[in-house]
Amino acid sequence: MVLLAAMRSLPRKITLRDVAKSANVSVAVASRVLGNHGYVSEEKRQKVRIAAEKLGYSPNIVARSLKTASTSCLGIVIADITTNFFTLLVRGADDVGRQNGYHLIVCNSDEDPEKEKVHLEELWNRKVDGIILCPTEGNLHRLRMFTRSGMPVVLVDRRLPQLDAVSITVDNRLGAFEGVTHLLEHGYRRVAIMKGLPGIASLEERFLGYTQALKRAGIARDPQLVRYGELNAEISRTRAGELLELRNRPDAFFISCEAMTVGTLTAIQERGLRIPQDVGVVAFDDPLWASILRPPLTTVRQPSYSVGTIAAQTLISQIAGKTGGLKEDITLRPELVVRGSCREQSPSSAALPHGATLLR
Amino acid sequence: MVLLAAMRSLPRKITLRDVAKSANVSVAVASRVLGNHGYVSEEKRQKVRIAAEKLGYSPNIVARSLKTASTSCLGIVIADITTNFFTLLVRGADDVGRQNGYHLIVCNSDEDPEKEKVHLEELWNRKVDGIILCPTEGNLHRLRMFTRSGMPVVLVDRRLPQLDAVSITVDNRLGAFEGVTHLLEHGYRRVAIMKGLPGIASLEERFLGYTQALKRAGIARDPQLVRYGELNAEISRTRAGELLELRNRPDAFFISCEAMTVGTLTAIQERGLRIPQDVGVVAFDDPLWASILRPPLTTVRQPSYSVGTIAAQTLISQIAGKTGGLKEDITLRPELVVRGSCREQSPSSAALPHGATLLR
DNA sequence: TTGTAGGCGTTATCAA
DNA sequence: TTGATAACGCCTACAA
Repeated sequence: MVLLAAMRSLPRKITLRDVAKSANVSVAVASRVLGNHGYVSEEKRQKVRIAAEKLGYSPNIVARSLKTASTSCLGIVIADITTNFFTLLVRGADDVGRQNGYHLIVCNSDEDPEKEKVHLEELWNRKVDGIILCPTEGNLHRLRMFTRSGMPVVLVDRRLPQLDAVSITVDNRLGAFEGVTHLLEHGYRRVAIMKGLPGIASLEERFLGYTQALKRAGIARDPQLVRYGELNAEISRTRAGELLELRNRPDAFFISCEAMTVGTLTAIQERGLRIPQDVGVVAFDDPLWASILRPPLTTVRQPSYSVGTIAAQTLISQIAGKTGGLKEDITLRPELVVRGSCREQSPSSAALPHGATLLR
Repeated sequence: MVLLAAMRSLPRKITLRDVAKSANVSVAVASRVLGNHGYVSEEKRQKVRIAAEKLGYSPNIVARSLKTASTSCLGIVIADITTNFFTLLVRGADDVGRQNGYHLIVCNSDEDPEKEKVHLEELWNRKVDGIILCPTEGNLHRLRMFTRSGMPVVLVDRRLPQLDAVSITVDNRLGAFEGVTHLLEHGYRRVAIMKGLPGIASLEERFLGYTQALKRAGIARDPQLVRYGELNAEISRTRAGELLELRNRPDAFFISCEAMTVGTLTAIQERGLRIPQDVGVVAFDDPLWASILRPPLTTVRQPSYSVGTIAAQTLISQIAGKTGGLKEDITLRPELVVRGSCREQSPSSAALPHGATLLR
């Protein structure tokens, strides 16, 4: 039985040649009508269509790609598809890619330059038409080769000033600045930051925003209050816990990315601390579930889906050569979503320097 | 300037022919050493290696694919990359795919058979080596053609009995049965179910588990208590709200998939109802944040990542022809994660028929 | 308007 | 061991 099944010969693949033969025309004609370009008489056009239909012809994209040197595939390499931010970004890129006839090959770098390197090479060898990349900082040289060789690359989430490629980013500094300022305006004074990993540009920018907000409020930054949650719930929980065990513990947390939110909140809950009375919280990234926490979480929302769509649009027009040679970075504005994780009133209310409001 | 940049001629691509020429050997030899198979003298082997290195040669995978009729690409078509379940599934599939030299092309069907059809056709034309599919029920005919033509297909999350393809699924019926039974054992009697969409096999199985649990407990099913949240937070909120406005309102919710959890909980919170005192909740799918809700959410956890890895493994060995012609479906066991969204004690404790415990 | 033929870059067959 | 050479399936001059 098994053997029989295995031996059943597979239907041979139908090629353009078959269609042409069946329609009594040359492959050139068949190619022209199926790709509809060039002159073909109505009569033959019909014949070819019918033959193709009858035989169930469908074009072999691999062969076409080889000939035309264009695969209509886009590569997208991100840190980790598993995180909300990238998931939405990928969906955005896929939606506009697909609308334009492109398929997406998704690669996870896990923030590891080695993996990124491998992915980049493979995408190159696969001759994708372009690449959307959330870059580590480890492959500048290779990326320069790429752009120089005419491989369109657009960066997302992080800029790479040393590279001649456009980037679609969110104003991380501003988002963090607004978030931390919000905490300060509500009377919190010892604001800790869960910082993620060192060396990731977007996170460094958020740290900068944190620093600037403190500075503008005339508050000295305490180095003890900076911790690396490593983008991981368990480690964040530990680090946040350490913070809370400090003799002079923080009265607020600025969490600089979603991966650390659950861990940080867990640490707070474990110690029976109340939000917002005992500790205030603002988190970067605005997951759907932020609103059902008690209290609901105040967040900085990023337009991740839009980053994806815009990146794809940019990339595609670059592929089509429509850029006119100009490259223009795009920075999207994050949005502070005020919910309930900061107390209403500043207890010691005369807080900020006169006239201080949010930067526009 | 701009023009200058555009005119800078791109470096010509290095082909095998170039390497061969530079090493003074034939392309055949070059191909053999670079693909390392076949006999080549050590001397020429060196020469080729050096030449390849010097020129920065890398193989054109498109050409190779055309020749070998194998793209080392896998297609994966799921409902929506944006949902946690599929995100983890894709990551699992990608991890093992990549380990075996495959790339993943990700497609979102949004549960729409039309989109699914298009994706399937495109993947076919692209000559992917195999497909992982979370199927709607609308493309049986086409899928039969696929499997008959020798395109390896493995199904995930949902079985398709009418199709000759192996499936990797979770025991949805059992998961729901355990979840609902948990509610019943804790004294809840009017258990509503948020059902998602009709016609999705996995959700129908969960509904079956719900039904069976009620039946075994000797509780009549009230059709009023079944609502379609349509896998969407806003609609779920409305539907759950309707349920809570019923004269004879439910005292518990079984939420049959993550997309409806936030909406349902929102509806409960909006009415000032307390969990677990006023209403008990068990939700299918166990997101990371379930544990930081107050009270923490009792859930049914699915091994989504494993579904992905196993699917990829199965698919790959099928591609390698290692199946021996046998196909064996795999069903993974979901796990009830008891936290705090059901009350501790049954208020009216003599509840279940004697000897009733969970099915093994 | 049509058909012939060459080539995209590899792999693989088959003589030498 | 090696090297021509013929595919793989498609597109596209170019010639008719």
